[in-house]
Amino acid sequence: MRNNKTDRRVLRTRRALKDALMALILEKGYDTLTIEDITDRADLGRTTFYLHYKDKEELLLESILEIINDLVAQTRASGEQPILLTFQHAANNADLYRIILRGEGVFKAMDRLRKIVAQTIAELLSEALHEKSAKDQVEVKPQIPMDVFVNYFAGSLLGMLTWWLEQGTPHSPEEMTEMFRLLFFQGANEVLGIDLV
Amino acid sequence: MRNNKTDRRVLRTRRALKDALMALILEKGYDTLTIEDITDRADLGRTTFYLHYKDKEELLLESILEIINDLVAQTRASGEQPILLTFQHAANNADLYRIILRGEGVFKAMDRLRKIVAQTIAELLSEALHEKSAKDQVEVKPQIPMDVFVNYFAGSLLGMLTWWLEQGTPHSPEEMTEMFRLLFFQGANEVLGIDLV
DNA sequence: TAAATTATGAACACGCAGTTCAGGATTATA
DNA sequence: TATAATCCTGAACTGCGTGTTCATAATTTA
Repeated sequence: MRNNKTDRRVLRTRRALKDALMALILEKGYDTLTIEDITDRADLGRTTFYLHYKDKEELLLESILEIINDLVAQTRASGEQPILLTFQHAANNADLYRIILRGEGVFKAMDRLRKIVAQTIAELLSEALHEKSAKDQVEVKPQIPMDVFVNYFAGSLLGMLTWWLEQGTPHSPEEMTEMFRLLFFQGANEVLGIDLV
Repeated sequence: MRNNKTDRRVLRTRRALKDALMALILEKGYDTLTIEDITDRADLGRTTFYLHYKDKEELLLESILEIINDLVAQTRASGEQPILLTFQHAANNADLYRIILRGEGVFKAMDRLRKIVAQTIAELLSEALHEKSAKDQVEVKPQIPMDVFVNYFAGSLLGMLTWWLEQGTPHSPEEMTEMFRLLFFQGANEVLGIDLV
């Protein structure tokens, strides 16, 4: 009895398929890609594909999760500046991020991403509010529901990321982080210098 | 010589196809839909479809543009409360909006939408800044580039819309507008009651 | 009513998905 | 290093949807 996922052939095959998929997506996009395109590029028989994945999307999803897990690990490790890390990570994997954020093929990926971000922020925020309440001896009460807030954050951040990548990363990750920080925390009125509302 | 688009049969056929598409999307989703599904529902021959549209996406795009144009027209007509109008319009066409914002099928639709919103805001903002400058006899200088700002706005608004629709519109359009207004203009620090940054 | 245009349905070629299966290749392990 | 387990391969097959052609019927405009 051996483990399904430790056989060298299996590892090699899956890596080859993921690499082939990524390379081909950057060359021709995702939608028109066929299974045979992928297996040809990976130098594998078409049948082999189905021994590992149900379809194209399952392969893409696994590839995406690999990248996201990498970001999450980095964030946990360095502990600081998660927003900056995100912009940097996106810059380093710009092509893949474009695919994810555009939702090409697997539109669910964007959803997942937003959920992950929202969830993460919810935890951080919960701590921050707790500390503040303990410190001031007064319960801090946000003016809007928590779930609205965290999803607004996730949407705004991912939206800004998407736009930035589509434009070809016109500003540095540091600049983007600073601008996002200003807009999100200080608000548009402060940033603009006029009170629109 | 007659006009291609005024023949009653043409108008009827296209309307039937659009209606069938919308109905079917709400029933079974977009991706797995076949041309024959659509023409069957519309009581038309499959061949007829190709007399009018290149493929499924072209039909969807025309359908989407119909809705967006409606919103733009309403906004122009009423002149006030564009954000509220947007939330209301989305609520009234929730199913379709979900499709658009998820980017199901035509991911470009989300891009277009963001560009339209960004463009609109850019114009409004330009006026507002001008007025303010003239009034104060001082040039108002935003702290960040205009294009970053307007796209941040568009991304945030559409992100919040998307989330709201996915959740099944848990709050009223008015509430959503107010929360968005608070978050966007006043900023997260003000809303939360603590200074995170 | 006549001419122009559009809708129809059968038929066809094509490409891709997904599966089966027998045989060869590679791997882990005893 | 022998061997049993596992994986890869390629040919073959079914099924489905796409997109096109064409002769004919139906509808519309003028």
